[in-house]
Amino acid sequence: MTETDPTTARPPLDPRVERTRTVVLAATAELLAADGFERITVEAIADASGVARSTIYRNWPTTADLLVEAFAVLVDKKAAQVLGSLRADLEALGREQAAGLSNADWGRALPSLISGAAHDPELARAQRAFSQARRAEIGDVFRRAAARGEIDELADPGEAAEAFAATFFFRALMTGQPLDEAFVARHVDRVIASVTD
Amino acid sequence: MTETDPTTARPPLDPRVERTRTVVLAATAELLAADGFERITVEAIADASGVARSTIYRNWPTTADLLVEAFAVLVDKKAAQVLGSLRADLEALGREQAAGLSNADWGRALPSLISGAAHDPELARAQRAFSQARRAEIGDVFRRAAARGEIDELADPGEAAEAFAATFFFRALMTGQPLDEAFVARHVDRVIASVTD
DNA sequence: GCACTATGCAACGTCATGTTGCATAGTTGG
DNA sequence: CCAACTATGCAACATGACGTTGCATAGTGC
Repeated sequence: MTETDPTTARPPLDPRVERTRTVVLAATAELLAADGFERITVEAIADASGVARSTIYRNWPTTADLLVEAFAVLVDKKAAQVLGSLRADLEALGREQAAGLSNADWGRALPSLISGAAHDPELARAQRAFSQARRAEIGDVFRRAAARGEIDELADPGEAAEAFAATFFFRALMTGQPLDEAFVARHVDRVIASVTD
Repeated sequence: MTETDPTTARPPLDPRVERTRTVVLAATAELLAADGFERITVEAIADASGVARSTIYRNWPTTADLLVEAFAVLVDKKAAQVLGSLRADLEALGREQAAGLSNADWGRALPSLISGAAHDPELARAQRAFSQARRAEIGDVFRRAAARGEIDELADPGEAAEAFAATFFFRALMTGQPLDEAFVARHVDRVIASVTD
């Protein structure tokens, strides 16, 4: 009863706090994209945001708390695609993924997130939530394709989605090879071949 | 004449330097596996190795230099597999990869390497060399399978290798899902399907 | 208007960095 | 074996970031 949607039902917040949160998170997100987790200093965030260092420490007990929230800010703008054919959907998602990893803010922040997650459970949760959302989206593409009869029902659409997404991350994070349109197309071919055996 | 195999022909080294290098690299590799790049302090290395901090700075101008060398120490033990069938080879490599990412020292050090590579060109080079060696090995498996007539000649064995390896890294680094034998088997199935379309 | 509370500021101790000067111990060549 | 040479250990330093705290100030809500 008193409990409603947790996203809208936050207790009314002191506007000063709200302002601090907004400004600091924006500045942190920006620094995050530019420098990655490790290079960020609380001092830099304080300077960039105009908020005092002590205030930042008061609002986010742990630096990880702040970084997790800031990363979420970078990620949350998203929209699902439904184009019609498996190939078209995958290519759209692949291009988006490739673009995000190469240029977008979250792509530039990702390496630090991975490293941070290795030691900080809080960051690890954020990372998994992030990757899970992406994979769910891709899994749905396979499920819809199966529902349309385009491919056979897959034993595990989630793993197919994983295989699809993994390669983009691998290129971006490990090999540094280009994630251009031609590569996306070739990769889509391979993945489609693996599900239409 | 004076130039022989660069791996054996290093100018005779002061045994003191040699000792320092060995001891420090060993200690660093250990800390690397335990804590990752970021948590490592030169002080900790000095303590663990019994070598003075100043000596470490004298031998490795940049901390990155030291970390790169230490990471190489973790990685260099390797051996290629030739079992006979594409499936057998891939499963062997997959299991090795999975085990390495889950338990081996280099797996535990990898997240930090990725993050470091995002900002340090030196580390980036080390990272690419590392991943390239792995992929070359896997690519050869596909080439041999094609030579045996087991599969058609692939347009790009390297990219097939990439797709194969990527998923293991993705699980280990992004989703945290288990890399057990069953998964390796399923993934091998998928990859084989993608090259025998 | 008054209590309340978040912020800004300044200062503190701590820790790791990277550098330097000097004494000591190990190494190499004659 | 001795005399240069040189790498190491130690101690100290300035720097920068950390996380915390006390206090004055300014904004908020009743």
